[in-house]
Amino acid sequence: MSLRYALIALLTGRPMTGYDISKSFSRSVAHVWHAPDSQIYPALNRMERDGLLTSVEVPWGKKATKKEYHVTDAGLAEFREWMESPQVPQWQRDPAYLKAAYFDFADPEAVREQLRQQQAYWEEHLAMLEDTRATLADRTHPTLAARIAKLGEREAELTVRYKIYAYDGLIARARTELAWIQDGFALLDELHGT
Amino acid sequence: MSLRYALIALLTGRPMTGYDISKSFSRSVAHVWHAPDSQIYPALNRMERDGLLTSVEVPWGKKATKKEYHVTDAGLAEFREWMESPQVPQWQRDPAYLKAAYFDFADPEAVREQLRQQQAYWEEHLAMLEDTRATLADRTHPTLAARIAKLGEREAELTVRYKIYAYDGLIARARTELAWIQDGFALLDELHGT
DNA sequence: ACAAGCTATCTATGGATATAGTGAGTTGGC
DNA sequence: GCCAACTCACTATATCCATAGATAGCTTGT
Repeated sequence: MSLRYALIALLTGRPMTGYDISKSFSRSVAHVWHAPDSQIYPALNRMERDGLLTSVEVPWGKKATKKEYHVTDAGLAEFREWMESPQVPQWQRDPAYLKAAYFDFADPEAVREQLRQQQAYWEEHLAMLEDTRATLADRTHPTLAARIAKLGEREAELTVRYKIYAYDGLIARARTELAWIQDGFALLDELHGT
Repeated sequence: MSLRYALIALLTGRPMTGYDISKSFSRSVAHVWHAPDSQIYPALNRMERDGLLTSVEVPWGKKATKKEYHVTDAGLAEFREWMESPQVPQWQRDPAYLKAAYFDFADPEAVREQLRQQQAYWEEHLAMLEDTRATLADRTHPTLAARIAKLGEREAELTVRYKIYAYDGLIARARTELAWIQDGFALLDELHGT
């Protein structure tokens, strides 16, 4: 259900086509939410049908057009309502923890190799998060820049600070994962020799 | 796809009916994986069709029977293969972070209230995790006890240590969430007064 | 002039997931 | 003897999500 709100959230920054959104969802916005285009286009259609969005046909080249989606007042109202409604925390369901609980079924070397891969992934992910956080802090992040262009300094400050807050949470999470992976190496060493 | 492996993992401990599994998935095993019974029964049927499990009709009362599922050699082989295959880390998609990035759209008091709710949830969750971790460490956890009953001390030690390792990861994650929520309160105070 | 690659939108398939039911048998307490 | 609570298995519906592929126009470099 959150996809709808992620879409509205993005579109409050500036009107976009499904393609634009899809690209954003593959780049830095993906840290907060991601969906493939095959999910985005039907969702946009349904949301337009539900009156949360309106689309404007924009010429593209000589013959073609593209559909630019705008958030309606109803859409914004529903977004605000969601923002202020209590969040039902959902079950944690991460295959990495499932695997870890059963590491005794796998060869220690295979486990070590997987930990190395997880480590590489999270280190890269962490670097991306920190890069993005920096572009938020200096306001060069393109999506953010477009968003705050029309805002006063006070509003811009709030917007930026909350984005950074979200990223600080993601960064802390990534660091926690990396620390856990480190503990995994230590445990392997202890249980199966170095 | 991980549901299949979660089911095999559980069934390697002892044969169970769909109902047993459903109960386990609602209790402490739920920390590592959870699914409703409406997902479990069809999955078990499909897995039996695929040869990963076999079922034995066990009498229950005078007229009724129940189906007890056992892991086949093929099922165990597929589980081991999964355990040793590289894990594709999936996108993080937590609505809490999506919301946090757009807190400026909500009333500060509503945000504060939500943070309180999140805090309460994670504190309770953390307490449950720590309780469960303790029952793993002293081997009184019923599912674990059934699992290690047939194992030698060396194997039991490995099994227990890896379970504890998984829980330590979940505990660290919960603590990180709580620290982030604390930062949220501090940020609200700074941006909107105490 | 044309191919390669990008922009743009959409469909198909199949499993994952949540919520909400149906229905039959069993067990235990009063 | 009966009712409530529990055990057991399953179905229905609807959305979520990932992977894959279809189609068509546009832009750019050679």
